[in-house]
Amino acid sequence: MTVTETHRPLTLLPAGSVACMTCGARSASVCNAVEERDLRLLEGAAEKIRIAPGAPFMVEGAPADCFFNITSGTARLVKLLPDGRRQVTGFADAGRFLGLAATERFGFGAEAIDAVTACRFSRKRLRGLIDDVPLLERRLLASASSELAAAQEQLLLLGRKTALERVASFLLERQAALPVCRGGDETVSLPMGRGDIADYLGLTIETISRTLGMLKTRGCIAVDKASEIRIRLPARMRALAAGED
Amino acid sequence: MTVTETHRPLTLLPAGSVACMTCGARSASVCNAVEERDLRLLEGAAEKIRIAPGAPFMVEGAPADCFFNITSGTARLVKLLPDGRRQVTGFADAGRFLGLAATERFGFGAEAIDAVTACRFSRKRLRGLIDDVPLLERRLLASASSELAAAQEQLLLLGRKTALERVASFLLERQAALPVCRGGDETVSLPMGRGDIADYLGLTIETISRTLGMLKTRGCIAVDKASEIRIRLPARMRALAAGED
DNA sequence: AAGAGAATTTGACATGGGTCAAGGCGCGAC
DNA sequence: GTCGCGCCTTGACCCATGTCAAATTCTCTT
Repeated sequence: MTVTETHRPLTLLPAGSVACMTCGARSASVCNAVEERDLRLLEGAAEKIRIAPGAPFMVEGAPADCFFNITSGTARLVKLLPDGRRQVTGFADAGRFLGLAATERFGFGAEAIDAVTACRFSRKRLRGLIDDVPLLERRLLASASSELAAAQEQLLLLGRKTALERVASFLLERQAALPVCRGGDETVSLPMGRGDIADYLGLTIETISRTLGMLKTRGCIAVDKASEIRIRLPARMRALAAGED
Repeated sequence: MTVTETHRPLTLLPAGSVACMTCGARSASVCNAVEERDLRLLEGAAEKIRIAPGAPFMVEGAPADCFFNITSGTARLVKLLPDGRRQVTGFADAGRFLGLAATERFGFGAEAIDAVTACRFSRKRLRGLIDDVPLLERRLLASASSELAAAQEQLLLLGRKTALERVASFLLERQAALPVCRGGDETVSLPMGRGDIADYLGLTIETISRTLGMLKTRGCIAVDKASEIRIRLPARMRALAAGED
């Protein structure tokens, strides 16, 4: 069975395909720290890559020799236990910067959920870029701070919320994550499968399914397709997510 | 009932009591980014405070107008749900920098466990300090990165580990947290109560107690006092913490 | 050293969510 | 169109951990 060029798990797109000037993810990303006149610096430091659905592009424990900036699609960030138990520590959408590691090795892995495109920087080139553009470091710090706040919110969810509260929190988070796209503002698109959601919320596939069923029964949501849910009673959902009944 | 000067929950120590040059926490903290000749800058920006055991000094949701650097003692970092359920997101020992907030408000609260001393900086003064000492920003980024990695490790713990695995992980983490002090290297000191441990590990007080009892029965640990535990079989504990049986 | 109060431990029982096992259904291949 | 496979849903039962209650042991005060 041959693997064609377009189906390889990870494709390096041709040099020159990095076009920061027209990049839709720029305004949402740390790249926004680079002024328009310096964008050529950024383009010179990046390689554009395409990752096939399901393919990993960062491996937990591997040497942290590069960084990624997602430009389209959604990735899952994963940590594993030796026996295979899995925790999804987050989902990374367009604009998300990945790979800042405190140590020499990645603390988590990353895998494409749908088709993902990203800019890849070598550790060395990013360092050079930071020296040229000091504002970049400030942006990275701001980005790390907000990721930290999100992680702490997730600690509260995993440590103290019930299954119903977790699922409600998740749907609202997803709604807030993606700026209004097609389908109206109450529609939440879920590119990840139930297994990913379960591993993100510290539950099982079955509990996710049952809990969504209960939210549907209560009229809080409508499940159009498995991957597309509408929030019908946002206020009710916010109360549920906060554990207020 | 009068509150004497020394028993007030939060005491501002006299100006001039900030002595970075001799601060035992400096080498472990972001302050280490400041060279000796610039330490006066740092001293000028800081106020030294003392917090009584149990007293809060950062309130979740309050305006994030200052920052803290713990110089001695241990604090717990807490997040609350409206109905009172509590998640301890971490413990902060000497050297830990607190208060970097992505937003205008603190994302978590902080309370002294034992007697805590700390340096307090106003948001504005820290900003000035960062402008004077660029290396400080790099240190803050490094500090945020390692906190993020720790938070993700805790997500794995809360989402996927059993009670036994959580308690074993916690004891090893505490052992690694505090550099060897009195009592030999296998002794773990636990200034926090069982309730704090439970809220950190997403369990109940009773489960903590029972699990410690089981570790004791198995010969993995010795419980000298409730607040002092010796790890007798470190290899066994590491295996347990990783879920390897 | 004794006493009081708080923290911890221990025990009996309850339950939320996990596990195991069938179905159902949506979507792409042919 | 319909076939087949993977994902999702639903159901029955079980267990790890929570809840409630009491006994025990620390620790601080007097």
